[in-house]
Amino acid sequence: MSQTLRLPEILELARETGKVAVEDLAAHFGVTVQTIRRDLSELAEVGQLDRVHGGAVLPSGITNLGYEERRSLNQPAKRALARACANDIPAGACVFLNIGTSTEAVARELLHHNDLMVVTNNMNVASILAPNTNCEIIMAGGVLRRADGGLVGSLTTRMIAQFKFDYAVIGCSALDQDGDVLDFDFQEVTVSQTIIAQARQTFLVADHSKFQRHAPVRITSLSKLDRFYTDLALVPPLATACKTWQTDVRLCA
Amino acid sequence: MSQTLRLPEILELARETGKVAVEDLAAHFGVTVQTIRRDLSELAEVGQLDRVHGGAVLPSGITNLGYEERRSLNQPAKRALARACANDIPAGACVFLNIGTSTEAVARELLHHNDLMVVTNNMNVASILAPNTNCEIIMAGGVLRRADGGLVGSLTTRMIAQFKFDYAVIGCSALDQDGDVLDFDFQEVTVSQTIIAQARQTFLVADHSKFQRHAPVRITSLSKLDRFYTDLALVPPLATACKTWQTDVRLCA
DNA sequence: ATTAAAACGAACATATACGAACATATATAT
DNA sequence: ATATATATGTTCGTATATGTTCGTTTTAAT
Repeated sequence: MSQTLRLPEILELARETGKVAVEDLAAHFGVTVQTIRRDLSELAEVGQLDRVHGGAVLPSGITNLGYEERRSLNQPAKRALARACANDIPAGACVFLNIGTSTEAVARELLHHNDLMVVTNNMNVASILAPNTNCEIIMAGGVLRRADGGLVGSLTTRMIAQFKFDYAVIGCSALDQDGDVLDFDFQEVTVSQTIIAQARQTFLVADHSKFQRHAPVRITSLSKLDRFYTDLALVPPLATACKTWQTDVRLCA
Repeated sequence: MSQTLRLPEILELARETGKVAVEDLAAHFGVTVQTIRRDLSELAEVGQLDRVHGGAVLPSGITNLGYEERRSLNQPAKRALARACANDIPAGACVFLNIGTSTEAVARELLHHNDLMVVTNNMNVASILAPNTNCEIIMAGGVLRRADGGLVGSLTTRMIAQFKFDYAVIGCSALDQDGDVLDFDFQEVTVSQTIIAQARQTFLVADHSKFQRHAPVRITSLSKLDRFYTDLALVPPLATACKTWQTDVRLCA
């Protein structure tokens, strides 16, 4: 049996009794304890289980959707962008955070802000920000996309349309040299467009790697955004274009 | 704080009777009393238990039970109810699960159902059911209540009003001998009433301990519900009343 | 108050679980 | 078929949990 088959079953066993023991699992699957340890480490890294001596237990507290990329979130570049963006959000603001690891990074940096109202269609943002009790969290409804804990669809759009945000912080899948902001999922694009329409100011957070990727659906253009947080200087033509558009490009080390 | 497989079980045992004895625990786990003392010290340090000579007791019950406490209360009974309820939900159904540890238990038992559409205002339900890829999950939006991961408020009500469910599975805080279904939070009650209004059939899942508790706000009456899953026979007057109301009472071992 | 029994916490010794590094088997791609 | 990647087994030094001992504190009975 391969690892990919074991992990779900381990989770299932854990959910039944709340805990699993390394030795038991090793016997159950007929593998060495070391293999089980590796399995548990992976599940713990993704937040599905809490590792304890001798086994693992279900994590306490609210919501933990599985999400692979959690380790890469500590990338210093992404964090710098997120911090810069969070610094520009004042206390008392009403802010929207949408789907994406970049916005989740911003959520992390907002953990110590006061008196915020955060609206989001990202389950991970909600669970990241939950510990900040100075912050009211409002979930937009919608269809759950398991891949990333995002909520999408017309329900989401309609709910967002009922708000007016001081700031919208959005991410994207890719960026074109001509300033077009792109995404993979059509449904998400509709949501993003609604967000932008309802926000007094819109911030895009995207590191330079997004310029090397391509995606099929156009969300908007940098020309329509108020600020763009990134980590490397733009190519000269786009930089001058942004000047013309009065799009504030913030380079963050 | 270091972690042990024993700690969650100690808490569970403590919640059943209100107290635990060092000697009993040592015998139960097959370890020395010294080890148990260390465990209890850790739990006391985090405030989960109060240490006393010879054992430990639950921290003084000033407040309502917290979410984690409720979750581990009456686990086996809750699971039996949940399983019975889940068995009555056919494939292809559109079902609503609301806030509460009982409905979360139902969600767990729905993990292997096929072709479901589940709507919920409970973040925990969403993350419990997420592994079931045969199931479409729709979150109702709303204000996040940190205590239990519930979404409440007028946003939630309005979103729910847009649906029509085949089945609604609801929980409650307390049950009166005259058949009134009660809850603590006014906001949640409004949500529950909307759910009932939008459902073709409504199932209540509540173990017998709910009859011993009291809560201020009335959600509805058993007379308006289609089925009631519980674990102990009702008092005779209520049982006959349910017959008159055609409320199907299911006793689950 | 006095006293004995039980329970406690600290300190140390031992057993066990742990992760890293490497070797080997299995699956996947070329 | 061969090469490469991935998963698993093996070994070993380290970290952590547990058991043991012992002096002190609490409890309860006189």
